Amino acid sequence: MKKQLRRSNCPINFGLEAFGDTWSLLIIRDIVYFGKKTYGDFLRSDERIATNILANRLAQLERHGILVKTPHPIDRRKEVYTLTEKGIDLIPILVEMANWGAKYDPDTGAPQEWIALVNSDKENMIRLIQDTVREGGSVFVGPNSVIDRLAQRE
Amino acid sequence: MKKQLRRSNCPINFGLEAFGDTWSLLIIRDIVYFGKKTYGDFLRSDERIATNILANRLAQLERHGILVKTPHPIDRRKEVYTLTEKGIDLIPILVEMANWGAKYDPDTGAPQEWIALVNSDKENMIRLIQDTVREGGSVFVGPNSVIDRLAQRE
DNA sequence: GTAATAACTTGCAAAATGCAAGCTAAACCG
DNA sequence: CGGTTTAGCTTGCATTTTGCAAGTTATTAC
Repeated sequence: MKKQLRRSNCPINFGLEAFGDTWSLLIIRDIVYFGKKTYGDFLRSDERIATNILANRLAQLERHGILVKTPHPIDRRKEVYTLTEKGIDLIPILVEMANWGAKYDPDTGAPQEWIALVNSDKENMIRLIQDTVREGGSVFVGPNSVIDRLAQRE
Repeated sequence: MKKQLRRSNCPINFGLEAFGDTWSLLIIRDIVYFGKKTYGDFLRSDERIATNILANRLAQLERHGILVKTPHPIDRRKEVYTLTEKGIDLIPILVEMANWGAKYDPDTGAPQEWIALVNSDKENMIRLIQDTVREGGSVFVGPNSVIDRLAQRE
């Protein structure tokens, strides 16, 4: 294991040194948008991350204080990964990345109505997502998801 | 050269496949914040990117339609790299990453007054940065930089 | 009590990274 | 006008990281 020399004190570089690779943000995405929480959940994502890479990235994200690992309350085989405040503060980045991808990928799987909704009131929507994730929910999946909450409001 | 199989149609993954590494966004940062434009400019950045990696990333970003290379109008040894609209649309991501880094890096070099300014009126500030870059300017460096424009407004 | 499941680890081939050096064309300098 | 810089890459090679397949260990399910 290497990597501790800072390349610069640029804030963007700081982010890149913590999550600047092709896998880390997918793990965060899985938690935020789909309510995934365990090693097995992450493994089953569409992008098919390799087991060793996943273990490595989870450890790295934990070292950076972006997520924490806690034993599952009832199934002692499982570990539950959750975002710290530092991790929850990555949500604005995810939202902007999703925006960009949805705009420029002609074959995007992003629901355009969701993208439009977020952009119609970005600041509040981001806050809502953050609050939801902080309480253990996610954007699309599970009870108390962001989409459920929004439906409830009518 | 490899890489053309899409891992998924997730919009976040789409972004990661285009610029998900430790170097690509630093090049975009150099253009947006510091008005850098040439291979030599990028090489001289604090993070000391290797020459072959830089050439590789510039080609990749060009292939993805994020930037374009044009011959320098007077010095024919130089090539000028500029952002396309697709590249300019990465600015919100950069801004959020800078925010995150400035918040969590105890040794950050980010000017806190700039960060505060952006966050005090994010939508308009992002638009101002985008307009400035579209016209060939940058946030901090050169005539007509964003900070100059803001100073002028008083 | 046996079979699954969950979370990893290990070994190894293939690809990407990071130096240092080289190469070509255009500009600069006396 | 000729030698020296400068600019933008490319190449070779050692090191590191990735990715795949196959374990390993501790629970839990049947």
